[in-house]
Amino acid sequence: MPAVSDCIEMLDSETKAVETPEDHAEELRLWLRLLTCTTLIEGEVRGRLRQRFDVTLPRFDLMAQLDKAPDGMTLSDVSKRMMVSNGNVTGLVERLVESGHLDRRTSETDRRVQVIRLTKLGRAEFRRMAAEHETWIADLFADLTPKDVRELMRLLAKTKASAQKSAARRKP
Amino acid sequence: MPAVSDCIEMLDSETKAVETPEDHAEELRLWLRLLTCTTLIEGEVRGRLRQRFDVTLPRFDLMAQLDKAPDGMTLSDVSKRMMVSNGNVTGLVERLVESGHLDRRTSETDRRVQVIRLTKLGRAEFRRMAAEHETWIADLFADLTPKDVRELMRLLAKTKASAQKSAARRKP
DNA sequence: GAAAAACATTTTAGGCTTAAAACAATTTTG
DNA sequence: CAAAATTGTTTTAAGCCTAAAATGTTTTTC
Repeated sequence: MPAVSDCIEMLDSETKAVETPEDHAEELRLWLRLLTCTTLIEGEVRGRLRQRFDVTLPRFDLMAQLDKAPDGMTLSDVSKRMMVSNGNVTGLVERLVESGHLDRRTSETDRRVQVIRLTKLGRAEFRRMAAEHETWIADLFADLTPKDVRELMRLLAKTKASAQKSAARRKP
Repeated sequence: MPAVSDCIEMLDSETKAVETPEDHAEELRLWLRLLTCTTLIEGEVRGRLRQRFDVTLPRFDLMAQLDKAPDGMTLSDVSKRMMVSNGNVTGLVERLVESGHLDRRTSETDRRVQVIRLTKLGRAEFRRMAAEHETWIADLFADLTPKDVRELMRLLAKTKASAQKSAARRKP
């Protein structure tokens, strides 16, 4: 709630809130801090992936999705999971097929659908990278106690739900 | 610490840890959740900025930095604050100067340095956007209690410090 | 069953982003 | 003071990313 001194001009003749310029500075600061953390970690991971394996982060992320789906995924699935645009996935897949990491085929039952899978090479390379990647993440979060981790997980779950609700409010 | 059952093969003849494939699945899950939250909110803000003001998020972010610095900033300053590459800022500034939102001049005392400022137009437009932007953020975080916000701030501060330490360990 | 709607993907146009190399100016060092 | 190192910016080459329009396919609806 705004401080009294900030509310003087928001009282009209009927003593009801009119235009309430509420203070949301805390939420804004929280958002900036969240963004800073993510950018920091993402940049670090990106650099290490490039240096150690000469691979980009988006390529790694896409392979991570496919590693969890032995039977393959459609491009739409990947697009939703990665929260990126369809066109983005098209290009990413193109390059990964080209380099021999992915296999792409048209679905038997629905000729609109493209199913992609990791190739043997793709899976092997991903597993090798993922093992090291996990140690980087552990190191980046090293100063958090197990309790911190649990608490962050809980609060971020709540944040995600809140944001999804807000996003849904806008586009029904 | 790994569960006993996971440690059988890590004990050598001298009962000392050899290769300890420790379990960091929790940290990994935390990182993915952090990334999901940020991507979700960032996408939402990006879309609203475009729809309401026909402006991109990077442009908005750059203007936000300059709004806090009435005396202007150098490109390097901006690059560090925004945690993006130098070349990125060059292009961004070019377009914002072109559209009349920024003023760019070479420093009097050091001819390497470019100082940029918001123009009157740039400041006015930014303030107008920022006011609305703040309400979006408030809405996206609406389900968090003030206590949640405080707690998240604390844990993210700890996360940031941890990640910075880890990053510094790599490049001394 | 033909028209309309929905769906999956690709294409397009433009902007963002990075790492690395190049360039220019200043500061440090022998 | 001149050579070397550092600093601030731009350029380059390649890839990432988005929104919107276009294309081809399947499902729904009348």
